[in-house]
Amino acid sequence: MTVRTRFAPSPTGFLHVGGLRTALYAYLIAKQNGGKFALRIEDTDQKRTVEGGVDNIIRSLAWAGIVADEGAHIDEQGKIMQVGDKGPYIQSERLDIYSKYAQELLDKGFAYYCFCTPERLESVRDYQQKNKLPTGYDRHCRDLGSDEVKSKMDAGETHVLRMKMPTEGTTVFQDLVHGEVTFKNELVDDQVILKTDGFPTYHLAMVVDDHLMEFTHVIRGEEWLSSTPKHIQLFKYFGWEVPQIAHLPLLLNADKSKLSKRQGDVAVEDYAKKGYLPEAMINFVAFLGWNPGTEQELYSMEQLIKEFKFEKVNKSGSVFNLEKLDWYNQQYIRSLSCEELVKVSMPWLLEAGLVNENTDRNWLEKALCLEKDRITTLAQLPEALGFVFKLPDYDGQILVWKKSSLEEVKNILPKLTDYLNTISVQEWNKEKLQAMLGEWTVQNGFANGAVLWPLRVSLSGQQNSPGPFEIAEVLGKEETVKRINIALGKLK
RNA sequence: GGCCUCAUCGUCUAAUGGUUAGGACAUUGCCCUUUCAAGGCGAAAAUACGGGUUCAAUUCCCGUUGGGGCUACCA
Repeated sequence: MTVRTRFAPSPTGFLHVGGLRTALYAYLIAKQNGGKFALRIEDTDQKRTVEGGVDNIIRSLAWAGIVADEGAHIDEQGKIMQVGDKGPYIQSERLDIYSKYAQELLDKGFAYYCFCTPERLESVRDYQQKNKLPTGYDRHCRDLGSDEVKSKMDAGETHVLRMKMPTEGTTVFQDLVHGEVTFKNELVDDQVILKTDGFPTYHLAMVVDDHLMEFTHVIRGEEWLSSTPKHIQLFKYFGWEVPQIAHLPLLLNADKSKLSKRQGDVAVEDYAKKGYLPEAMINFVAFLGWNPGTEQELYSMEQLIKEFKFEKVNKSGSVFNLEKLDWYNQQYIRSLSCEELVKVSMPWLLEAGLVNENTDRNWLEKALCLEKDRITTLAQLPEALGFVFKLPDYDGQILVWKKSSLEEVKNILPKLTDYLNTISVQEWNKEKLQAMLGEWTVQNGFANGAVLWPLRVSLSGQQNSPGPFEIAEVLGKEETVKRINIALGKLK
């Protein structure tokens, strides 16, 4: 049987990093088995559906390198479309399907109409809580006579449809992550499956869709563990095979509560905007709750597809630790070629107005590589690199090396300028400069730092910066000499 | 409150009966070095607690404590 997995988010805002991990694991399982991965949109709650939500989910997944084989897609025109032959994959377009299956449950006696008002439900809950009883629907309408139901229906009373949970026995299932989990049926609520507005609740829609769309694995967050017995019961009522189920441990805030927006960014797009590379994000998120058991930290998508196993997924929640993400991002930035770095950082450079279409590509590659080992996110690039484009104003005092003196700088810099002027433009590259200047420094009996520190500071205008030779190469001979003269001016 | 669930360094985790409890991030020391990074070599840092089972428990069982999730006509 072909493995079929799905990611089934609600378009209630933005793709959450926890959702990204869930989608990733489902994707990995599908891909490593040569199966299909689908994106289903669960928009059965009209009130919570946000415009642009679907768009954001698809784009965020695509940014991370996860593209569904089936389900919601974005076409070249930027319009949302659907691909695959098991659709529609958007639940609000499947309403007639759900009502048909709801009717089937009703006919089989596995569901019943409930006319209880929200007020009554609330007072029942209040009573239960005050008396420390298990909370839940008291099954008030479960045994209503058919005449009673008919008269209420005729009277136009608003109603919902509830599933009948067995009142005895247990529901047991094998979770791919947690192993065997058992629930007492009597404690499981008679869940509403069709709301007053005729829309199904998640519970009905999920079971119907997962069966009809032939998914072999249900991979979702642990917040669904408690409602799983309802889903299993529904599968049984329909006479359908229950798919494999995996509940992934939750992603946590630093204080170990469920990851929330209050304590930092949780939207995938936030990280994209900040200049995290998708490869870093995927690697990081994959390792939150899963580990290959080796000491290798860096895994590409291909390697993840190969190595991922549910047996190695942890049971406990993991703190979403940004410092580790930073490290991953640094690693991936460092592994980029200068050419690739230019490519991926272009949006930030353009936004900062540092480059335009006329900027020399080769030069830009060299310039960017100045900072490759020094940044943790691409968004830091414009600021880190600003000095290359425009010499910042600085205090002349910083030109003096700690082991040197103002007099020495005043002595060295003019001589250095004279020497640099003798170097041809053809030889103006960092290797040659380093060799030639090194020799010159020795010959003149200067300390390395006495020459290199003021040279570097004059070129960067900063106490901390990349090395002088590489900056000099990027700046070119003319600009280099010009900046040294500016430094000289600051010493008077 | 009820139900479910989880528990190894600060964080992410490895080790399932016998290890000096390993790695990574972060912290920190040293080296390299004109500075900052990067890199190299070190250091400190954990089996929540209490009972069992066993020759031997991080590992198996029970309990305690603590955390988390669910407890909606939201997903």
